[in-house]
Amino acid sequence: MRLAPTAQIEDPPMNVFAEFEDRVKNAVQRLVPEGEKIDISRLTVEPPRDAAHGDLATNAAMVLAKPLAMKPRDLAEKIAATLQADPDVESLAIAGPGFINLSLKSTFWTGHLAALLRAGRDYGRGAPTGRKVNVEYVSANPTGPMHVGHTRGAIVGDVIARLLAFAGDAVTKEYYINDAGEQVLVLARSAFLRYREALGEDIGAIPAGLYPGDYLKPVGEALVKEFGETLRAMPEAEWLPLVRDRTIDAMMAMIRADLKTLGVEQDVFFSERTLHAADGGRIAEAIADLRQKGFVYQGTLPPPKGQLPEDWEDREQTLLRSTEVGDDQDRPLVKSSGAYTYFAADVAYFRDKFERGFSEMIYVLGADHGGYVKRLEAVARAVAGDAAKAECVLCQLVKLYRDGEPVKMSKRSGDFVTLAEVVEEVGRDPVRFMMLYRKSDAPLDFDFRKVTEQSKDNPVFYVQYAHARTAAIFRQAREAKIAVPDYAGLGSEAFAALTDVGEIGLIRKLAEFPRLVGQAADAREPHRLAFYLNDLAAAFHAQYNRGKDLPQLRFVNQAEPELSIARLGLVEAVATVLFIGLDLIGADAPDEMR
RNA sequence: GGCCCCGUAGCUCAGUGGAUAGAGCACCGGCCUUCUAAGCCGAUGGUCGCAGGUUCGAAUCCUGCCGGGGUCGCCA
Repeated sequence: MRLAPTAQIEDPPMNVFAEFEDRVKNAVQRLVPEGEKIDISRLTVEPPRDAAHGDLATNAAMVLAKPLAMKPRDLAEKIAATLQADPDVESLAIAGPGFINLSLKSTFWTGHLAALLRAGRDYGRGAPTGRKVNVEYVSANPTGPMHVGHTRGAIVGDVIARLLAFAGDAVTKEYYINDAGEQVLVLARSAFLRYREALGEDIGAIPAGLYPGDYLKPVGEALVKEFGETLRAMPEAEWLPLVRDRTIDAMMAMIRADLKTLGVEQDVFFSERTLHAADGGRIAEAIADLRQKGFVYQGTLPPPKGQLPEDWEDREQTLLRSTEVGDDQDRPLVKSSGAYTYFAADVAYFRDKFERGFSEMIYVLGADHGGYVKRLEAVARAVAGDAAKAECVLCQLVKLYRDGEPVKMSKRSGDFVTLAEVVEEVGRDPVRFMMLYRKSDAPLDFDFRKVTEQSKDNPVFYVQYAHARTAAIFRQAREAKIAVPDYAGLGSEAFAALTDVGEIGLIRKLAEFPRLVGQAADAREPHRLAFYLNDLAAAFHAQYNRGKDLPQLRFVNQAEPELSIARLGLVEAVATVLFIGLDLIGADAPDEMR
């Protein structure tokens, strides 16, 4: 019986750097005396910065020289002797202080290209890790529409979640609704005013301290529709909870709609109020649990440094001994009034996530919440010990510009730019891509004009255009009557004609993708993906442009269908990786630019 | 004052212990009547804020300082 082509070919591993790291480690193990253990954790295999240094470089000899009591270059010689025999190694050199530089046979690269095409849109996907990870992001207070300040965190969190899922983690995307406490009561009173307005009352100016935004008008009208005039006759204590619930629901519906236009859809919307329900049962449980572990005590906190609040009073409260687990101050759990603090709910919330089986809780926060990082990490240690950890990703602020001029925003008057307005003006893809085109730690300038500019200076356009160009090349192949095969079924030999340095260079760039995605996921740094895509697009555009001066390098060459088919395989591979990358970012990979 | 983030080319920024520190923009030079529209190619440009330390090796890790930003609560 004939085997299908795909079954005859053993899949090379998709991450060539991880694969060669294993091979180098094996080579090293032969040099370790029987019974001895050597720390090889610092051994790496990386793409060399300078292409002249070959395809792969390893620091093995330098890292292990000391534990093996040898000179780096001597050790390199020995390791090299083993690697020399590797069937994929073309040549090898020892350079500088002891690097081993490997050049791989072109058949290795064409084989890798075949494997990439076989993997298709799973290229770079990690095997299941068994880890359950919770990514909490946005978590904006449900008191109004999302404004542009929330956008960055929403996208960063969303793409971290996508990256982790792609890397093999079981990911839950979560939103914590701050629907307990004073703010939502203020919101309810604001909505009640709009209710009276909808009943025909002249409410005049919205009093200071209440939310003035027009977005509460429909809520007021909906209250009229549901309750008629009955609320007006009730005492506040009766209408307040009714109005609060309706208003929060309306706000959350609005927020979810806003997020959806951005392409953000979270799995779990967790209500803070459920923690307070039944007389704070969940919070009480969490505190009792921590009390049993010895983390809870009655005491007083030192007054805050800097300017002392005028109403500062030194009172005894129930405190969490978070300093024991890395915080720089103990934190109050119960106010002197007997009510639970917001922090106490945080503790119960973390415990809830822990009980749901997550081992890593990632919080994507705005930079103004930097002060929460230590206490959240401390909560994790107090509640879960080593069994789970909290990890915070901080996003710096976004400044808006239009043609280089700052866009003025006044929070007080409610005159802010909303998320919906930004998406409407520039589109989902440019917003998502540009919010990632800076590492989260760094402030970001967002210029309305620049992000929609159709030029190579705009990375969104540049990357999407690269994908559109791959589609254009295939359209051209069809016109040239070149029969494009199913690339998923081909082996290394189908691509043997790819020998140009630019072509092999493109394959090497593509081969970095699995490693890059893994690193971006591990470091929780989605911006790396955006930068990689820009690099890949640049390499692809450059090879395309070389065909202008050197027609023999063009991807489609009617006179040479065999060669064209090999090159179109490379184009297909570029399209695949661009697609996967754009998809992880949450942007489309268009077949044409309009 | 304590804590957190940032400081890299003229500008905006990449570079999570490796080799001669990179990209885009700007500037300069060349190309672009035909060929693959939203241009292409190349050159110049550096005290990686400063000073110590760790080590075979530091923009990267540690300490101190300088400069910029954020933050500090029985709030939520």
